Amino acid sequence: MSRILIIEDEVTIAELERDYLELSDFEVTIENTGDGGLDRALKEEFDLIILDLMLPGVDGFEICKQIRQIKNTPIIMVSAKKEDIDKIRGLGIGADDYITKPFSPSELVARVKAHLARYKRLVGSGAEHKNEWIEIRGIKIDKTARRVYVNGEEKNFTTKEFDLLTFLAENPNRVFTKDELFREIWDMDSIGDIATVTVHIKKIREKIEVDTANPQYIETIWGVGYRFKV
Amino acid sequence: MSRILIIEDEVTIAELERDYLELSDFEVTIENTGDGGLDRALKEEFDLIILDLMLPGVDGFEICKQIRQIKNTPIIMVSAKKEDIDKIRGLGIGADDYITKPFSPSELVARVKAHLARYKRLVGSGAEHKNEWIEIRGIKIDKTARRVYVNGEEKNFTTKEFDLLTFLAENPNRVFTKDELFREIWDMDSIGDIATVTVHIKKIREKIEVDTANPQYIETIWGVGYRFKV
DNA sequence: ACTTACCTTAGGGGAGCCATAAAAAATCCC
DNA sequence: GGGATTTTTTATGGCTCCCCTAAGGTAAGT
Repeated sequence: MSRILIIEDEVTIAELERDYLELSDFEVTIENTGDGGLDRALKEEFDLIILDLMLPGVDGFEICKQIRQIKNTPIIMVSAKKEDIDKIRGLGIGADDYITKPFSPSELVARVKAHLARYKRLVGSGAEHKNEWIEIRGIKIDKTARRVYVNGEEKNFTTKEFDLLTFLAENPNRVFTKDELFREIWDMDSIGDIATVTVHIKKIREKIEVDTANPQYIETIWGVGYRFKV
Repeated sequence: MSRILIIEDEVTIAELERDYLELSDFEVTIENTGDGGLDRALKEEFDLIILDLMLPGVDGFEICKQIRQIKNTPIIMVSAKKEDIDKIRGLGIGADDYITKPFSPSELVARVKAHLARYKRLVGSGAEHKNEWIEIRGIKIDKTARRVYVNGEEKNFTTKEFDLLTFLAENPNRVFTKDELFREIWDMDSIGDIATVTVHIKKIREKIEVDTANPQYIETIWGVGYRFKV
């Protein structure tokens, strides 16, 4: 469940927003003043902040700037005046979206969801901001289930084969030397023969290529290494 | 400088967008078909993609989905109908922004800048794909994929050919003697004939020049050596 | 015109790299 | 512990690309 902070002095509007967001299972916190909101935003962890521009005390502009100095939390700016939006956008203070009053609550919810999704996608759960699924020209890789489908048909992959294929498919079109691949898939310090990589490439090709002599997926770059072609 | 891909079938619109973006020092590439755009988006590295929803061939929806499976490049969706935007936003296919035609070019530029700033903020310095690409008058060199495109058409390069061309293109307008080139591309201590360089230059010219007798890219500086002309 | 430097072309030898198979070792799994 | 599976090593044959050569043609400088 995502935590959302609403910084908004008009109580009725704040509560309307909250009600709709809660319908979508968000956990909502409301702050009615700029100072309180800023304080809260800096001290606690929210997944997204909805920030009104016109506030008593510190204004939205300043709050946004200060939050950005510390955090990357997505911020949606709300304003009654379209002109303000344009002005702010021009200043590039780092808000993630802008919405003018009056707006439909469902639109707000939609935008909130979109931003959360994007944020998660980019910053992600963990360092790897990639999909659980990779699909390239008939090759489908399910990373969580560790399964590979070739044109819908499942093929058995051993651990190393799977890791190697996945790494290549996650970085398509990029050429890796055997050394690079070895260091990536195997332990860095492990002393081994990079010929192992060759053998595994062959094994993988047997499973995904129609003609291993003319590979369509894993290409050999002579004198350099291999690449997964897209 | 950021690279932007516009996927748009209406040429006039695409060019209008391009003109405005180039005023802000973006490097703009245009693809007029869905297939071409998708291909390009997957194979090359762009910093942002502007994608029309209505396209001949593969539609924008599908393109967006496919790009997202591999890359996190920011995508701005363009559509003539507000309803489409709402529909797509609901589906959550991973576009980063939506804009309806007609829009003011300056607004587009503003949004592009905002998204690039955000992407950079979230993902980081973007140091990964910095100097991976070289593009000079129709010659495009993808250093990580080790591929060369001449007016959009891919040409096969051997290792030495690629290294030599890349080195010249990375140091344009500078003249290198054959000795310098030989020491640069080949092992320093390897004793070899510098005539080898000549032969490789010839091979490269066959692949990138329209008329090898009047080379437009790799120029011969008589009595000195070669240079890549810009 | 003569010289000098460069381009083009073709081919062969050779080095290095890769694919493949098969054996050996390690690991996993009852 | 023993068989099956996976991983690594080793060996070999083949193939690509590179490098050199050499000779005739072309362009530039004097």
